[in-house]
Order: sequence, then structure tokens, then C-alpha cells
Amino acid sequence: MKTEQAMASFAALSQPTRLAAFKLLVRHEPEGLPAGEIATLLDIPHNTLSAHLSVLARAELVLSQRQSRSIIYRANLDAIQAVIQFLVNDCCVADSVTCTPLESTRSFCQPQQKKPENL
Amino acid sequence: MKTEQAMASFAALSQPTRLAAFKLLVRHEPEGLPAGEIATLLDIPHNTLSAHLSVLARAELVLSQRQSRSIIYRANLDAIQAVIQFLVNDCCVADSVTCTPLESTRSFCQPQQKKPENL
DNA sequence: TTGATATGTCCATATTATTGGAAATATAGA
DNA sequence: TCTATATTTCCAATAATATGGACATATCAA
Repeated sequence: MKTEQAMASFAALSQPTRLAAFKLLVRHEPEGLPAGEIATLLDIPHNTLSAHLSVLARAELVLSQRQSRSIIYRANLDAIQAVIQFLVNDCCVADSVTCTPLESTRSFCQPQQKKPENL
Repeated sequence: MKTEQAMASFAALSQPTRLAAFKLLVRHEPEGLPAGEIATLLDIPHNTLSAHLSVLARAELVLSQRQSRSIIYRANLDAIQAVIQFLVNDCCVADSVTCTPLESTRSFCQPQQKKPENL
């Protein structure tokens, strides 16, 4: 993962509404949630949420797909896994520190059930 | 780890100079580096760095200790480990996702040699 | 006590982020 | 087509953050 993308992810997750939205979407994997329902559940105006979702999307932490009139947002678990790997490999590896090899971080977030094909 | 502290950590790491400073300190574990040397190595004014180090310190990502005229900064590996755990447990755990249990993340950043007593 | 060194604090400026009203765009159904 | 619904974009006000010059504080050595 590039440093720029890691920083974009950190910036995205450093804002309360965005962190709440992301966690909400993680809890609603793999179906996702329409933007309007996220706004309702978090009790914030739809246009404010839209701005926050676009920040999350730019950081690639969420994916979206239009479904009829709604736009369904989903957490990008691969991306958050990459952020975790970045922290382990780029921020956590000191001369005097043993880290588990890169491969073993891959086991962190493995979907149990197949993701739907339509995203 | 509290959500507030996790967000403070994300905010701290989302700024290029601060991320560079933190990574530099990780690479210089466990001796740490004086503030002035960090400023020199990153080529930024000492007062600008001082402001950034105080953000990292407020997020508890770095620890400091005065040593004569210098103030030695060190990366707080326990804190970055806690951030990783936060991501795994709070952001990565969806209904359909298996994560390795909390304990196994502890093995990530284990110092090989004893830390010096004076911090 | 004086001078040099190391770092932090104060402050003003510049930049970026957040917020939400109003209008625009996209879709669906009658 | 017209209307309702879902979401985004535009825009302007406000708030937060970043930057670095000037000054303050802390330490040491002579």
C-alpha cells in the first residue's frame, strides 16, 4: 500500500461521522447499506453524509454501486486489511522488534461466506 | 482502546511530516532521537516539528524524556499495536468475516531486546 | 552570572475541512 | 410527460489545522 493511500485512509477514519459510517458498513457486510439509510441511522443530513462518504470512497475504504434509485455502499475489507498491513510493516517494524511476516496478516479478515457477485 | 484515542492516532498519522517522524522514530527504537535531530533529518523548522511532535504525543504515539538539554522522543510501540488491534476488532469484524482472536495480534510487535529502563 | 545550545510557546497567516441550504441529476412509476 | 424519491453537487459560512518568525524557557559550561 502506498503511503499516500494509507494517509488518506487515516484522514478518512479520523473524523467521527466517517468512522461511525465505516463501522456501520462493516457491520452490514456483505449486503451494504443505501446512503439514505446510513444518514438516517447516524442522524445527519443527507448532503453532509454524502460529502463524508466521498472522502471514504476516495480513500477506497468504501465501494458503491447504484441499485435503482439508491446507491448501496459497502465497506472495502481488503482496503482496511491493507491499512493494517501498512501499520504492521511500515510503522511497527523497528530494528529491535519482531513482527509476524506479511503473509500472516492476510488471515485477519477473511470472508466466511462468498461475497455477492454484483459488486 | 477508546474510539477517541484511535481517532487521535489516525489524525496524527494522516499528516506527512508526522507520519515521517513516527516512522523515523520506529526505525530508531529503542534509543529514540532528540527533537533537533528529527527536525534536521526531516529538514523542517524546529518549531514546526515541535507542534507535530506534540500532536503525536497527545495521541500517545510517541513518548518523550528530557536528557540534559535535549528531549529524546521514542515511538510508543504499544500504542501502535493498540491501533492495529482497534482496526482488527472494531473496524474489521463483520458478521461474515473471521478475524484472528485479539490475543494473536499481541505477537505483532514484541521487542527482541529489553527496553532501556530510563523511559 | 553570562553565553551557547536545545526545545517549546505565542501569534498571525494561509490552507484545508466541515456543515447544511438550495439546486441539480438520476431513477422509477403513473 | 409529470411527480416523487434518492443522492449528489454547488456554494458560502464557519471551524480547524499547518506553518514559521519572534520570543520564552530550560540546561549546561565557563
